[in-house]
Amino acid sequence: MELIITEKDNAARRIADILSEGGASVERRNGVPVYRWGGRRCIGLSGHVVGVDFPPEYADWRDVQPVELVDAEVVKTETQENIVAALRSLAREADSAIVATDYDREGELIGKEAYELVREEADIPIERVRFSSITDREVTGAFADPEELDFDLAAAGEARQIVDLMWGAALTRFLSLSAKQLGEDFISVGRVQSPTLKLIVDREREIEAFDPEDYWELFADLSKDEEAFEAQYFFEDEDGTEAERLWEEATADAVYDHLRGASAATVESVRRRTRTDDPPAPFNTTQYIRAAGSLGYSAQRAMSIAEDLYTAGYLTYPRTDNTVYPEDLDERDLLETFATHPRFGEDAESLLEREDIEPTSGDKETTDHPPIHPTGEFPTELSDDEWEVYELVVRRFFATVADPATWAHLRVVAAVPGGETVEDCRLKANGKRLLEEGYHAVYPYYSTSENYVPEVEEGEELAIREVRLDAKQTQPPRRRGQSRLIETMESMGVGTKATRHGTLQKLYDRGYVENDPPRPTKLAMGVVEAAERFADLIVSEEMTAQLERDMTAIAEGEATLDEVTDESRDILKRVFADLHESREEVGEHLRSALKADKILGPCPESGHDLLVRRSRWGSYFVGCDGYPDCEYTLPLPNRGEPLVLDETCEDHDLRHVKMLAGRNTYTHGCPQCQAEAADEADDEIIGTCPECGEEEGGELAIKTLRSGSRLVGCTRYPDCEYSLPLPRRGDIEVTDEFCEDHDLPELVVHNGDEPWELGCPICNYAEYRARQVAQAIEDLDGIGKKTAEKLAAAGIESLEDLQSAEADTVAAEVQGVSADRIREWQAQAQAQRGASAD
DNA sequence: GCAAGGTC
Repeated sequence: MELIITEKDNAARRIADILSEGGASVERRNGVPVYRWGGRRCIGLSGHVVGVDFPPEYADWRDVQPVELVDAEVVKTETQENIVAALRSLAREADSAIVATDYDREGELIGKEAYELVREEADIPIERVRFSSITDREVTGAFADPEELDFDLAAAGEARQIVDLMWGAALTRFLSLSAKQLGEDFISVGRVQSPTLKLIVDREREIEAFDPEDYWELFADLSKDEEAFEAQYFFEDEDGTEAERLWEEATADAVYDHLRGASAATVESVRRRTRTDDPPAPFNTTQYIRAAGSLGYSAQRAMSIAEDLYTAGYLTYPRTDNTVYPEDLDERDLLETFATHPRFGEDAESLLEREDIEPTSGDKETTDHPPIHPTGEFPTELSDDEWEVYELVVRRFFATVADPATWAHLRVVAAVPGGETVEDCRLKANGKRLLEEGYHAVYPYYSTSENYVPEVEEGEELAIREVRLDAKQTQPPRRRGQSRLIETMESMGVGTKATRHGTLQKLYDRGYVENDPPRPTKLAMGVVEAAERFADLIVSEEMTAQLERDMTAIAEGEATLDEVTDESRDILKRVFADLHESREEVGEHLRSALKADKILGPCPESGHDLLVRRSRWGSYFVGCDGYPDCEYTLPLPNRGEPLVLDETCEDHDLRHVKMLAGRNTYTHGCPQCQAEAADEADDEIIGTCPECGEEEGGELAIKTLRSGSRLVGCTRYPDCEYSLPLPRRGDIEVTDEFCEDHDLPELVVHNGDEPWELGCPICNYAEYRARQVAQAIEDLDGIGKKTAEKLAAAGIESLEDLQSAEADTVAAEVQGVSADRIREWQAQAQAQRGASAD
């Protein structure tokens, strides 16, 4: 038997399909799909199935000096045990093996990892095939002529793993220990995340240091006959370049007065030009993220949608650096496929009218994967977001085979003769008109707005209708958005197509950035400052550049893995020599940065800082830095993670608080205002408590808590804890309509335009719980609405039901669901409930 | 519990 090993299941399936000419069948080993036909088996890994780490005796952060990690052994551990076991068992049955992982450096390393696992089981020949797109011709060609694994290239990847681990782990532990931040709030640094963070921090420094300057610009409405258009005043500055901004108010006023006094300007020059506007290059990951970003998708969301569309078979692999279509791609064929599509047919037909279909190409041609393009398989059921992204990729493909657009540019300069205090004044207008729509007809994502300027001749007089003087200020540089950051990371050579968006997410998760565009926290500023002083390399893009050079040397046989990693160890040891002396200082610096993110303002009782703190039970509250001398506290809502905003309450001089809770993020505002408002609010009684009303006489009332939450609760609280949640916002109206089942008034919430008929609070809460429960079930992998409904019909309506159910019994009752699937969902439900309990 | 890189 011949064993074929690919990097992912998707590739295994498609390669099996090509090589078997559709005759492969699938079986499972340890739950891992294995494709079989004739004397061949094909298994897909899941990227790296082994990872590097330190031996277990280094696991405890307190027991090990961070610097000890520098010389610690680095061992490989199996991270995907079921896949490794499946691979081992196949290897024992195989007579030969072929590594068919991705055609890039990391693919070579993943291939070598598979090679070693196979070698441990069987002494069989192992070859390597390389292809850059999974097409009939490339795959059959590659398998007809197998090559050898490139161990030097794989070693280059291993060197990266070791260097990243020892620098990242040792410095992360050092910073965390120095600031006494252990547990989930550790302080991380790394070769990729830290230069990315510095990029964000540096921009913030520029913004903070920015000193705005006043300047003035002048505009005039000119007209030819009845056609008016806007022109802008300009002049030649000292360097002889064209400038529009005037930095002296007196000069601006003088020009303004002069232009207002003039009734006409004479056309001095007219320049006409035709410009071609070339269609864009094919999508690589970065450019795709950018385009999806302009449709409003975050980088994470864009990648997640593209991955789903890829897995479903509608798009090619979304992680690619390539911007050149492979020779194998027949663009005409693909267009013809789309010609029958109800939505894209017309555009595809129009493109097919071209005699030669010559796709555009970008600067980067790589062997990893083709640029992202539609496969020609038409999707049927997509969500709105998925459809929007799918259409973007289809249209991008269309654009790359479409004609250029052409624009007519018209530049008119008109002059007003000078006066006593003012020199000759010039006004310019730049018109543009789309002559030929070209690719814009099929790719409507770029602006094609025109600017109308009438045809005029030199010497013609134009009336000056209105003159405007705009006082402006120079603006600080703008924060980079996520897609701009990813583009910058790419140009710095930091991270990879598959990791850059994840690195940004990591910065959010670590409390280093907030908001979108990402803005650094004080902690982030502190970490970058500390690193710049004591471990400059870890925040510099140069570390990656050097590592790339070293990896190239290893790949080319000019250096060895040991030489590169040993040199890196020496450098890191020198960094630690400096760090050890400054340990206290670094820790103090980080701790004050951490505190700065949590300060709200002065305590009304003791004048110390009020801080966001966390109780022993994990809930957040506002406490005084003077504790235990001052015990002043204010509550915070119990949902979400608090974020302290810059906005400050005028009454209490406290910064506002925002509660981050994913889609349910909301602004809490000033915690003292909230608490005072609750103290002043009267409870409104609406009925009898269903729990203790009969026996104890408890009543239900609408209450506002000092944390800002509202609820319907028993007046006998805390003796009776019966309560129902109410929305945080809006005025609650108690109507005269009563619920027959519960004898409570129906409630209406007024918030914004549409009143929300909440109804009886008990019924409302029951419905809300039911929806939550249904959602929790649907959130498990691979359960859609329909399956959830089928499960509900079988009596499974909550995660609790699912966990306590007998898998085989349920499988017998619910059509199309295996007991194995149910056991998988039970494991997930366990994990989810565990996570939400934390 | 640390990194970055694969993949889901």
